[in-house]
Amino acid sequence: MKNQIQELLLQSLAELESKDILSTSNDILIKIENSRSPEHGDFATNLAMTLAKKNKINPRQLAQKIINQLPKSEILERVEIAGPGFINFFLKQDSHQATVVKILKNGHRYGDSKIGANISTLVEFVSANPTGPLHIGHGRGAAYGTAVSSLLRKIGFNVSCEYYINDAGRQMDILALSVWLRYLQHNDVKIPFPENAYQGDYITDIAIALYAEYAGKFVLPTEKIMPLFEEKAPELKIDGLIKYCIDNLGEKYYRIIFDAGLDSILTTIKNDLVGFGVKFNNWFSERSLVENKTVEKCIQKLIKNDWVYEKDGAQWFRSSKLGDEKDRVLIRENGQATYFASDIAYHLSKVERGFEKIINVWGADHHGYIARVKASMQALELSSDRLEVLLVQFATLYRGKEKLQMSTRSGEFITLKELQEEVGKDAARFFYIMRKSEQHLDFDLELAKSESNDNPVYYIQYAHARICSVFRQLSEKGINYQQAEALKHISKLNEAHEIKLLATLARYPDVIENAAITYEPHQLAYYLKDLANDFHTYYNANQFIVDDDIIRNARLTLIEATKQVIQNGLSLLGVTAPEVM
RNA sequence: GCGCCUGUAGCUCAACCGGAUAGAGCAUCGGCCUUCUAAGCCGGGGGUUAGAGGUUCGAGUCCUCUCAGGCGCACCA
Repeated sequence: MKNQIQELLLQSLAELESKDILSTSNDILIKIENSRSPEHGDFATNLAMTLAKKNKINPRQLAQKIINQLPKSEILERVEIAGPGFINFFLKQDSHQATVVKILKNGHRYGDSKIGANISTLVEFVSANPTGPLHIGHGRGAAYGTAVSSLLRKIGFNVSCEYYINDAGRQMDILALSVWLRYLQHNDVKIPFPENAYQGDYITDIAIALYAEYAGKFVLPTEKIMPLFEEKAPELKIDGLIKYCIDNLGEKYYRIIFDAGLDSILTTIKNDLVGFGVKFNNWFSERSLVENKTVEKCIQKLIKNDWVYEKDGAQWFRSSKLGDEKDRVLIRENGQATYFASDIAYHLSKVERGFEKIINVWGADHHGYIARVKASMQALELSSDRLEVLLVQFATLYRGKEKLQMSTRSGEFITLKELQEEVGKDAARFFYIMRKSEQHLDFDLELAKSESNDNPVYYIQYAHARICSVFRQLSEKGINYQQAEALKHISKLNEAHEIKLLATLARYPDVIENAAITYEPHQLAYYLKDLANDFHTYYNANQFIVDDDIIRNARLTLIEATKQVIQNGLSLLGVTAPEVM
C-alpha cells in the first residue's frame, strides 16, 4: 500500500520537475507514515515540508501542487493537506477490505517478503561458556537472537543460527578442576574446595556420574595437593591446582574429566534451549579451530602481513592501527593463544563458510570487543562491514527488593529452566522480547511470577482463543461457513471497528519488515498487542454469529484473517497460539 | 579518567531514518455479563520526556554541557 502511494508521489514530483516548479535531489527519500489518528487519514507524508525550504515555497502551497499532479488512483478516496503541510491519504473502503483476501490467500506466508534477497546470513547468539546451566541472563539473548533470526528469514534472508562453544581455555580448565575436586571429595578424600571454583551442585552430580563409571581411577595422593591450597592469591591457587591435575593425572585422564564436565553441561544447555523453543542449525566448537589449525593459520597470515609484533615475550596484534584503542595480545608469554586469537579464527571461518552477512548477538559487557574483532577482519582482508554486532543490555535480576547475582561461579542463580517452569515458556519468551534490546531490564522475579496472569502474552493468546471459540460455536450450531463464498461479502465490513481492525491487519507486513531490518522484535510484540486490542474491542461491540448470512460471513472472514495474523506473529516470537484458554 | 548503553505517568515500558494532541499495561476511581470465553470492553484522574543550552518550520528523538544509574577499559572468557 505504501509502495503504491510512493509511486504516485514519485510521478507527481517528476511532473513538477519537468515543469521546473520544483527540483529534487536524485536520492530523495519519500517517507510515508501510518497515520496515528483517523482524522489524518490512513497514511501521511511530510514530503512537502522537507522540500519546501530547498525550493523556497510555502509548504502548504507545495503540498497543493503535489496533490494536483497526483495520478488518478483506484485505492484513494481523497487526499488532504493538514497542519503545517502534511499530505494525508484516505484509502477507499474497498482497499481496506481487500486486506482480508490478501491475508486468507497467503495464510502463514502473509507478511513475507523477499527484500533479504536470499543473502546468506549467520546469526550467532547465546554462546554461553559451557561451565554451568543457562541462567536468566542468557534467556534474553536466546529469545532475542532467535526472534531476530526468524524475522530475517521472513523477509527473505537465508539465515543460519549458530552457538559458539567455548570448549577451550582457562574457564573450562577451572570447570574440569572443579569436577575433579568434587570427585575427590566423593571418594572421601579430605580436601578443601576453592571459593573461585564452580560452586554449583551440578558439579557434584557430574563428579558422582564420573565415579559411577570410573570408580576411584582418578584419585591421587593428597600430600602433594594440600600445599597448593596455601597459595594466597586465589587465581594463582586455581592455576596451580589445574597444572598439578594435568601433570599428575596425565593428559588422557584429565581429558576424560574435562569432557565429562563439558558433555554433561552442554547436554543440559541444549535441552534447556530446546525446551525454550530455541533451535540452532550449528554448534561450533572453539576447540575445533585449534585442532584444525585455523587459529595458527590466522596468526601466520597476520604475521606475514606485518600485523604482529613481539613485546614482553608475547605476540601482539596491531589492532590500534585499525581503530581499536590499543593493541591486543594473540599469544601469551606462556605460549598459550588468547581467546581473542580463537575469535579471529572463528570469524575467518564464518566468512570462509560463505556467510555474506554476519550477526553476533553479544551481551553488553562485550562491547569493548567489537573494535578488535573488526580490526582483525580488516587485517585478514575480510570486509568488516558484513559483521554486525547487536548488543543486548543486561537484565538485573531481583527477587522482590533483593538483587540477585547471576554469576555462574558462585552457583547461585536462577536457571533458564527454572524460569520456564515457574513462568512458562510463552510468557518468558514474550517478557524478554517486549523490552527493546538496548534497554536495561529490571527483572523482578516475584513480579514476573505473580503477574504471570497479567502478562500481555495472554491478552494476545486470548484473542486467538476467542476467535477459535467462535468457529467452534459455529460448527456446533451447524452453521455453514465457506471461506470462498464468504469473501464475496467483505464489502459489508465498513463499520468503524472493522475499518480499524482492517487497517491494523494491513500494517503487518510493514511491521515485520521494519522489525527485521532494525533487529527490533519488540516492535512485533507491541503490534500484536495493538492487534489484539482492536480485536477485543470489535468483539465487545459486535456479534459475529448473527442471523444475516451476508453480515455473518463478512465478519467471519475478518476474524479468520485476524486469527491468521496473530498466529503468524506469535510463531515468529516463539509463542504458541492456543485454541482454547 | 576514557568508551558504550540508559534516564518518558506512582511502577514496568512504547513512541515507525525529527512530525500533528507523548501512548499502553499494572496500580487507582467509575461504568458494562438473561447474547460468540469478563484472561475482555468503555470512560476518568495521573507528564516541565533527569536538568540547562543549541540546531529548525517542528525536538522525547539530533548536537554540547551537567546530574544520575548500568556495563566495559587483562598476556580472563
